[in-house]
Amino acid sequence: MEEMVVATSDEQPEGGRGFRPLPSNGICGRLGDKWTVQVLWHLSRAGAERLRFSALKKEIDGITQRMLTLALRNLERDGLVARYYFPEVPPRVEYELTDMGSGMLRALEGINSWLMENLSRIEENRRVYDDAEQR
Amino acid sequence: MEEMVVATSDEQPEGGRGFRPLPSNGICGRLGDKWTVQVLWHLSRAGAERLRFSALKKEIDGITQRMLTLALRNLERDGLVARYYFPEVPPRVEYELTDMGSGMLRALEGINSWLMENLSRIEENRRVYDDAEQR
DNA sequence: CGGAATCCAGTAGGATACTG
DNA sequence: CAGTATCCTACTGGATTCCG
Repeated sequence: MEEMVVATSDEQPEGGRGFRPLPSNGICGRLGDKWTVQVLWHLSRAGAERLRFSALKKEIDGITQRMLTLALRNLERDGLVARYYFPEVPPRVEYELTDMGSGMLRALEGINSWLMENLSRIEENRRVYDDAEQR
Repeated sequence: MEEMVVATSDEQPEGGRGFRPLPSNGICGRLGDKWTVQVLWHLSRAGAERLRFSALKKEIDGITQRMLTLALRNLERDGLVARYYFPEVPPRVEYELTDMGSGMLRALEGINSWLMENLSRIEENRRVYDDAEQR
């Protein structure tokens, strides 16, 4: 993350053999980083309910304050997450998915379930490959 | 890339509100890197036809020899791409998608088309966000 | 509480040169 | 041709400290 530029949509249509264009660099850049999707997911799990920064931090295992802040900022910038700031003392900030955000999450269903089904096979392939060429 | 470890499937089911588990870190790690998906896509465009290393390099704009090699090795290790080596002089190496590889590519359709539809809106959001808070 | 600012290590990935 | 092998740099992301 850290001031990512990302997501240039390269590739033009130019008729493949039944295949569509394709997203370029790392699917979309933002989707490739370590925390973004997890943040989106935890927000979606909350449903209509907004989540506070600290709640998110507690739920997302292993994330640091810094990384959560960066992930949220980027998502807010993209319009995938909405941020509500309440200037109280102590301050309170709540986050929720935008429609666009939950739309993106739904669009991830396909690759998500594919991964759930195939991860163990991939890991097996890696094991085989790794000790095949030993050295 | 460069000896990525990746793809630990964190997150357990634990009934959400209509949402499924979710892939962890950067979707799958491999999907998050810069070239992997592009390599898969160009291979799929070739259909049944295998592609040589140099053909891939020519088609994928901007990729270096090193990065193409790394991407292909990782994909081969995962079982997403098959490598055929012909010990001739000069050597010839051909690559093709495995069934698993094209399965993954199909699974990417959802997020792919979502991105095609929404990228411009995201970019617009970024522009707005960026010069809103000036500085 | 919810960050912002620093500092710092590891690594992705580009450029270039060499080789079987 | 299809890679290795180096070198090098920028960026990711963790830890820690400070602030309104």
